[in-house]
Amino acid sequence: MADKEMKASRMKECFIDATKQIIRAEGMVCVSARNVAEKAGYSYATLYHYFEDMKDLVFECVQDFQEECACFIGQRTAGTSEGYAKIRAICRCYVMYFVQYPSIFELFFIEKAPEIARHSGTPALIHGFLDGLCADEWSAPTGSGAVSVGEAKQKKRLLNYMLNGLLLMHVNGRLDLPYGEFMALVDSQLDAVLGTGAEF
Amino acid sequence: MADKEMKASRMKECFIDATKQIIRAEGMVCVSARNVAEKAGYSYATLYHYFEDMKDLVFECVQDFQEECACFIGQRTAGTSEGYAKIRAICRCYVMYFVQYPSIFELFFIEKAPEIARHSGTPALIHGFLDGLCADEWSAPTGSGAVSVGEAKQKKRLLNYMLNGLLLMHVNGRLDLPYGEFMALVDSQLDAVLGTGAEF
DNA sequence: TAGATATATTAACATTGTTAAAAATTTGGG
DNA sequence: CCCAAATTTTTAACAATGTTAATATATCTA
Repeated sequence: MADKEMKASRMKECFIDATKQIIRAEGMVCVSARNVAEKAGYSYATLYHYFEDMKDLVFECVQDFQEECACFIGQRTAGTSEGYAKIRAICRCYVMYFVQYPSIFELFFIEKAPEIARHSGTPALIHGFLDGLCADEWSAPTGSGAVSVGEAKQKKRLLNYMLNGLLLMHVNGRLDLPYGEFMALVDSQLDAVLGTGAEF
Repeated sequence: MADKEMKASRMKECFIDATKQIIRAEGMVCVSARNVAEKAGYSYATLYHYFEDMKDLVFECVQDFQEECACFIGQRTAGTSEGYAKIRAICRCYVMYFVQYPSIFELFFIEKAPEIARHSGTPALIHGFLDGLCADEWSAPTGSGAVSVGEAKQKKRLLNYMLNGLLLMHVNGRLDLPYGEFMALVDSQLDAVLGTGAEF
């Protein structure tokens, strides 16, 4: 019966929505079985009928937040012209999103990946997230011969590791800078990888 | 009485040693008050006479591990000639150390910094760790004019964020590569920042 | 409507960090 | 040397965690 599956799926989404709400508003530290279930309006044991365990539930939120982040970036970079400038803009907004929602960065990169999530490909989805966001924009510089395919590949990786490393320091308090100074640091690091833009 | 302080300090070190042993062998996940106290040969409540809380105890291990890491690197880069080559070697060993002891990376960069640790300057100590390890070696390239002071500063930062970002992905399973392939990736990223060495 | 099945809840267990009270030990003074 | 005082250690307890088993409550089928 498809009806059953529909209801089960609706129940799952109910718990997932509650979890997303808690992550956004109170942080990963407040995500507990009892907390989520209460917000969803069910008992904490009911949750275990729809999810293997808490890790399972929590990683189900990743895809939703990725879509939200992509939307956040899309709205803010719609007017930017193609090429390096757009890549810069996307990276900048990528950082801004996680500065605004540090708990979502925590979920993406700091939370331990359980076996179940490893099988479903979630870790790879996360690792390739920034690359995916920029994918379309890299075809322009490589197509025009501004950078070789190999160079582009390396720069993509460098951006991925550098920006997430920077966010890690910021989110976990190893780098205690006010917002403005932090974003200035991000800009200077983007300059170091992509150039100041003057050469294009 | 200095005798009292000596004994208290010896007790603290006893708990710290037990904690370090557990972090190294079993990982951060096994560090608990009862676990540490048992290994130290005391009751779990005794621990609270010498440490504010578990965070306090755990962050006391940072300095010790930093010294150990510096030693690890020193032994493996003693024969390398000065300049960019040495910086590369240091960075490579830095990564190797944390690949060997992922739990120590966890402690340094993934563990949340509590207020008490923030006051004692531990987060800054961690953020500046790689810079400190390479500090002496940067004086050569900047002194000879191979790179400007500003460029050197940017490259230092880029290395710091890029390498720790890479390690974050590796340690948390977002990047599931066997050791050899991971180190090859590290090398290619070091090339991207420092150059292949041919230009010197 | 009665029985079967699916779903939801309560109760329980082991584990966590942390604190208060009780016990043991060490210390200081006569 | 011995008793009181201070200090150090331990036991007991609390609240919160994830997770499971047993129980209750719906819902569906015949």
